[in-house]
Amino acid sequence: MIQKLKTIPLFSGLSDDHLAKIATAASTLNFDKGEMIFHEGDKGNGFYMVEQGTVKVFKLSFEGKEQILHIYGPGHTFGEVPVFEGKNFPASSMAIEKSSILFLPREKFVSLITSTPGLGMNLLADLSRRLREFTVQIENLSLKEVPARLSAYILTLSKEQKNTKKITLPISKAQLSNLIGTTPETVSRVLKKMMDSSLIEVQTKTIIIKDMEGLKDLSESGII
Amino acid sequence: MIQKLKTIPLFSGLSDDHLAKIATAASTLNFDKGEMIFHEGDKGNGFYMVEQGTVKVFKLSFEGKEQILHIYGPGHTFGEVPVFEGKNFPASSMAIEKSSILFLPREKFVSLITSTPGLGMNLLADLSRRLREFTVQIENLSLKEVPARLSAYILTLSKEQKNTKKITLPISKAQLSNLIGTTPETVSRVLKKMMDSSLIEVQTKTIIIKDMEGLKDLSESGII
DNA sequence: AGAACTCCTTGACTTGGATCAAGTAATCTA
DNA sequence: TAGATTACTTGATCCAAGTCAAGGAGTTCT
Repeated sequence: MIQKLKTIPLFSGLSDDHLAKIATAASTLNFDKGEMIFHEGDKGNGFYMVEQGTVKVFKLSFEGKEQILHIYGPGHTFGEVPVFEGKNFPASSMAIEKSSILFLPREKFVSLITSTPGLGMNLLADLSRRLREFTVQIENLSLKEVPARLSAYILTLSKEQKNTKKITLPISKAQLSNLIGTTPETVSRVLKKMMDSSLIEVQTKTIIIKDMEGLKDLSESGII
Repeated sequence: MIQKLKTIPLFSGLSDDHLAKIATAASTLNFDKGEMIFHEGDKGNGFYMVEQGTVKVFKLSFEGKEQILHIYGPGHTFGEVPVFEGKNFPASSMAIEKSSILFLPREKFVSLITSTPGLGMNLLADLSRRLREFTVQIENLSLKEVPARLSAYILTLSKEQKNTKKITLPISKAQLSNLIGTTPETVSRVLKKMMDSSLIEVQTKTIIIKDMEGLKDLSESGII
């Protein structure tokens, strides 16, 4: 368990002694594809970390439409907000494939922070990074149209997948449409337009970037 | 100066000794209406606190359209993200009226956190609260239409102004439209519809809520 | 007070993207 | 591997809200 924790940026710089404390407090939970991890409004008694699999954090509208806030893979923590703010989860979470999740209970963790300044700084950096990500998401939703959002997402994937031009979509196109705030129909149509303009090639779950510059222009200007 | 700092939630629970350290490090800056406090992409060497006046934090699109992320009045801190993440400001900030702002340089502050666990916890709570606010803003932009967003904003104002039914708009309607992600024309039209449905009355900068329940329904369902 | 702003409203028009509907491709399951 | 289920695509239609344009109300300045 300690070996697992060591690989996580949040716990970098912590002594084996501290990691052992975290390890004894943590428990492993298993979720099948489609199972809920927590619901918006639930009381948060701790936070989570993806060990294996993929989870989404999302909001549902009155009519049942979904907006995904984050998609997290192995090593990422989520659900911290209620731990520090002492309220409920601001969004819901579901496993989008069979996943194994570590649960870290609130109480043990809070005492650990006060006794481990480095951990507090790591957490501040982590929450700050997430605030920055949200500003980008708000910018995308409010100031960009769908073609710009979609190309920005493809470019993000390219960076994440070590700057390759051959990208594998980590989620279904339906999930992708909920992530960038649109519908599957629109994603389909816009991808087609991007193929017509020779910006990309699409084969099921694979996207090949044919014109990186053009894609960057599109992600800023929105003009296809 | 120490008396000022004491009134700020972020510094609650700190000793006079610690507050004195913060006070000596801080400097006061004055901004006229419309003056920039920082630009997106600037290196952040510290963070800010509103002493008097009002500021906005916002993003601009390629075409110059504005999305406001926050509006802050006296006692609120802003611009922390680069302090903990060690990068640049993810958005810009401008005084929207004549303002006096406290600047707290990064270096002195970081050392203070490691030696003052309570401050670290206060900061974690503060950033968590802001993450929650962003999830609401993303929900509004993506899942709600303008009438729902506008009524939600009016209800938020009512809560902030001690649950009164007579509300004073703290910002111009043009700024309001940039906050809820629409245009002045649409704000004008939607307010009119809300008056026609006897939900509110509007007189220049004053809004009187006539039907609180109806307004709550509208903020959820979007149906006017 | 009157001029010159800025801010707000109203009307006419346009459009991006949602919705509805029907078909096709991919994936899962027995 | 056939059949069933789920995921995606394509076309036709509709609508919320943006844009453009012109006029009206408030503010500010001299």
